Amino acid sequence: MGTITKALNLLNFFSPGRAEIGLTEFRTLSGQDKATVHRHLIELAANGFLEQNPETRGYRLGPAILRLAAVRERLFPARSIVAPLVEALASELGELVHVSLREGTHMSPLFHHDALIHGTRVYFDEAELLPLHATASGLAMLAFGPEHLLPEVLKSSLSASTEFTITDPGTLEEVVAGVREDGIAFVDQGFEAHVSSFAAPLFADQPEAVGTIAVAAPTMRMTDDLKRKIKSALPRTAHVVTEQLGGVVPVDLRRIWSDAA
Amino acid sequence: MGTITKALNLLNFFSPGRAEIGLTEFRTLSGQDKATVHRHLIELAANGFLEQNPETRGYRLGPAILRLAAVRERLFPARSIVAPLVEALASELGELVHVSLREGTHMSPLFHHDALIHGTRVYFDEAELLPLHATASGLAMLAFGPEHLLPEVLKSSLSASTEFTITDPGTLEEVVAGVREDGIAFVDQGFEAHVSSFAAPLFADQPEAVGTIAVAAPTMRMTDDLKRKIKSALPRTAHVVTEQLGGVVPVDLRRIWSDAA
DNA sequence: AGAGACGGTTCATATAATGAACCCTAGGTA
DNA sequence: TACCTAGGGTTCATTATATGAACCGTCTCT
Repeated sequence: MGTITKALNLLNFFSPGRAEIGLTEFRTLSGQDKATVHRHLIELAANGFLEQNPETRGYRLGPAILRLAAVRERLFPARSIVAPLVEALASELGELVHVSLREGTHMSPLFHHDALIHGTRVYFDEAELLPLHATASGLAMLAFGPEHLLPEVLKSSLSASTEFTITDPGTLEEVVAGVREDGIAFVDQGFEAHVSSFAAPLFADQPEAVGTIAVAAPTMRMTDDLKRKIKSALPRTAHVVTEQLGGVVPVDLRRIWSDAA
Repeated sequence: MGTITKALNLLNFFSPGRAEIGLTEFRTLSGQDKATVHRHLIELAANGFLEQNPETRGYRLGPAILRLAAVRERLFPARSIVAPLVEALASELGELVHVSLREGTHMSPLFHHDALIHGTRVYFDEAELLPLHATASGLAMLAFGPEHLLPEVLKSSLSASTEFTITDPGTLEEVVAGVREDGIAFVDQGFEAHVSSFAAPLFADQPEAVGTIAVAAPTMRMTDDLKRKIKSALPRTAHVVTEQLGGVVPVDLRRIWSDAA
């Protein structure tokens, strides 16, 4: 693992529950030597990716990230394009909708919206990376994303998030093949207990999917009626999002979607 | 310069005018060897900080940045706190208002808003880092930020952005002392020709300023009347922003501000 | 067919990253 | 007061890692 990766990985330990991380905590989280971690932290801080709380001496994410995010959003305003469409679909279905982009072998949340019309709701963390083999978004990406992805994931260890997570490579391969046929992915409690979700791929300037749009609902609310609504609405929205992103839905997938509708 | 810094610096070459950068362009921009740059790009991309356009083979900013920005914003929602206050001040004054955070020896734009009620307007680039010695924001930071900052900047080379930029260390020191007394910084065309601006410091969880709020207007619109309005409104808003950020305006500065009001 | 531009790769070399041991300070406690 | 602990931070010999000159492959323009 290169030095750059080691350093950047430190940034991934931050989450809504972990706003500030100290040197020793970083050491245990990363498993690296204290001196190494410290030098990396210093260098990240010098570049504005971290900043140090002078009171506690702990580190938190720095302003450089916001600046770069503003640039990225200006260049490729995925978030702002996606937001109204996600909100519309969430209202229509009355459930949580989220869009994620692929980041290596994970899905990285871009935007989410919850209609908040129900008492119970799905908790969704925009800071958390989603594994490909355990989520509907991940399966949709494996089915319609870059070709190298599936073999890569198949030979990696498939860790179980719940008792329903697919951990067998053979099963995963079959399920992904099924997603390719259906044009939509469904996962029942594969990532979080009592949560089921559907996902469809999104395309931008590449023939492979760059992201996914997904609907997640408590399993007990995922009735046949809701499933039917999702199966109809999700591909429709995925199509619109793809167009807005300047992408094209591959012809065969478009046929699957229109046949199903 | 460490490897991490070299790699992270590559990210800074992106700007609204430069959405996608190729290997050779990176090489010339950074002055590094092509192989080095390439390996850095690969590693940044593997971590989601860049992504490669498969068509052009050019690189652009990746989704990891958005994800981290979401985390940072959740932990320390500066942008969302600041936005309405900036917008209100911009409307009140009819000019461009921006909030920036310190990032090393530069100011990093966080949010800006332009009332857009005039024909001519100040161009403001949220992607661009602002030098400390040439901008009102920078002077306010030098005056009220961490102590180590001023000596550091004084001994660095003060590059001229315009013919009005302060490039003499002695002059800079005097001007900063003046800002400390006034509680507000004023710079006339120090960074961009025909643009004048005022800035006041913002405080969060530290006794030193962490950011600044500034008003920028075309020099020809910066009349005594407008100046008077800014001198009254800017500290008031800075105070509110500071409070919203959970910070405290140092007592002596608070006295200066209230005496002036 | 040749020239130039660009992306990408190789491998010996040199440089920069590493980590065990150490220091320092603050807070707690006997 | 003296002693302890935990955490942050630093040192320096060692080693692993980053580096870059030269190379390759491909595309495009002439």
